[in-house]
Amino acid sequence: MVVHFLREKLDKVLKDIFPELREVSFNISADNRFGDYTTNVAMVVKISDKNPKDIAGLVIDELKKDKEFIDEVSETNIAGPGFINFTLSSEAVLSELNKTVKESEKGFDFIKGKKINIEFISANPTGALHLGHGRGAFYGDILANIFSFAGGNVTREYYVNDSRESNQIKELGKLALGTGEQYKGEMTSALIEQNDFSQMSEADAGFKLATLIQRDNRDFIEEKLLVRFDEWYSEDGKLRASGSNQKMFDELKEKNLVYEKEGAWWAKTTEYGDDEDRVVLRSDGSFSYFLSDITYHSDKFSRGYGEVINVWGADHHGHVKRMTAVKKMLGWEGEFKVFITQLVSLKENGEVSKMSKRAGNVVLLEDLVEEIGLDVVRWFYNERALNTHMEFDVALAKEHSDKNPVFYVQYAHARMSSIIANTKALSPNGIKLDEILKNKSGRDLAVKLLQFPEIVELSTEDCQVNRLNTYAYELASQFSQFYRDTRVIEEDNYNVGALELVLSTRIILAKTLSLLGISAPEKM
RNA sequence: GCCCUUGUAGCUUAAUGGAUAAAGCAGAGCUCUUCUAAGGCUUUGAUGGGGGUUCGAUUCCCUCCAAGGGCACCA
Repeated sequence: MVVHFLREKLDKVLKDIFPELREVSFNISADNRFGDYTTNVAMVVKISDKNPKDIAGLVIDELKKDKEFIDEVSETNIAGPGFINFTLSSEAVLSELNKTVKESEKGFDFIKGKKINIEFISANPTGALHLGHGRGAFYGDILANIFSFAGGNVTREYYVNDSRESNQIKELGKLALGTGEQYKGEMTSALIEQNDFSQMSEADAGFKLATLIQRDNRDFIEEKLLVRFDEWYSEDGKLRASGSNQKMFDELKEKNLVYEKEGAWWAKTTEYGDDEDRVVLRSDGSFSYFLSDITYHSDKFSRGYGEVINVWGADHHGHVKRMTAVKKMLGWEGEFKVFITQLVSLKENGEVSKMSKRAGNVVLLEDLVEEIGLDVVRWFYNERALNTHMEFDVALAKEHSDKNPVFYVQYAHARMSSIIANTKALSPNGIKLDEILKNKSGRDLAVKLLQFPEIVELSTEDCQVNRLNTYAYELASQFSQFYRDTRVIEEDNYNVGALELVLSTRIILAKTLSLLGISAPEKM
């Protein structure tokens, strides 16, 4: 990977001449007027009698003593307030392109062998998935795709809140037996009508209804959202019925991490950074949701994950502090990350309304997917950073769906496919790839392809997966410009070098789309 | 009251502390005898207010204003 190569060379030089230097950035240039890669090193170094441009000169002189460096980089210049910009040699672009395409086909090893657990969606089995669930669903799925592609050993997990001791199961039971109103909705009403709950206890009826809801949601997630899970983790089966919760409570008691007050048992989370202590055993003798959560996370960490990731809705952000406290309290090893997806507000007739199940203005994810298609929906959700407060205008989404950037990207892929298919019956001319890269739009496209591994690696570090949409769009745009300037097919011949570039572009664009869970059509 | 998140162009969004803040849609205009015009090109237009740190701030800190969310022996 060319960026690794340059970074290493730069690091080596800096270690020699500025051993105390920290926080040097080395990036893909924002604009190709500034070369292909850029560093701010000369502005970070503070030497009293030298200005940044002198320092940049020093660094460049030092770099140029390295023969390998000279082979890879054709141009190094100092620009603006003291940036050093690097332009790759055409030989380097050619050889790196080859390597990049090969690696991109088989996957990278940035986080090779790292065991990662990603828990997402985990919607309560009380009704159908709505717009808000879409964020966590697609974010978690895409993040898992990226980690796997980068060499990680990923477990995708869905936690099912189906404990018979929970209040929501009791409420579902009342609803099923006709004595309650909570969780009343299209899905629950239909299921109650289709199934017989008479003669059942409230708890049994509630559990049965929850199971039916969960089954429908799972079918929807797997078949309509095309999101797969490795583990559907049942709170009732794995934590309550198995006695794990009881064991965990005994352990807490033994370690003197809980105490009794007002008839209930409380965990001493305050001592580990939480704002207040939390109930683990209620005064009615049942375990709280929090205790289940402790047991569940204890189990996750004991399964040996180097990284445990939770994707939670904004309404759960209060849980982050207490879980972090528990992790410290029980000494779990491994990284623990929680990503919070901000809520989705709904815009109807120009007015913004909160998405509340009780208010009955819920838009189901299923309806949205049906209405505008999975590809558009996936693009739409992932385009935005997680912490933005999405305002969802359903009417506008429908109106804009046919102008969606995802079609632009898919269209570029279809175009490439068409060109490739058309060359099958033709004979090659003698033009090589290095000739094609002499044109600006050809070179720009090749350099954009070289950025793909870096995009993936960055995403594994900061988990900002919306970057992939931007990349896919930019790649499609670079291709469109190449398409305008260079013909692949001319009469009975095809241009060998140009075809090679198109083939490479299609591989990487298709890979990017597959990470996003979006189809890459041959025809449109 | 305390805690979390967010305010960027008319709209929806980008931008690991970097260079002239980037796109799409909408508006104005140009471009099809051309491998898919669902394309290409030109153009109008923005960082909520005020301080601070920095060579440099949309980004970090403080404050004010505005929006959303959370503060149960619910999950």
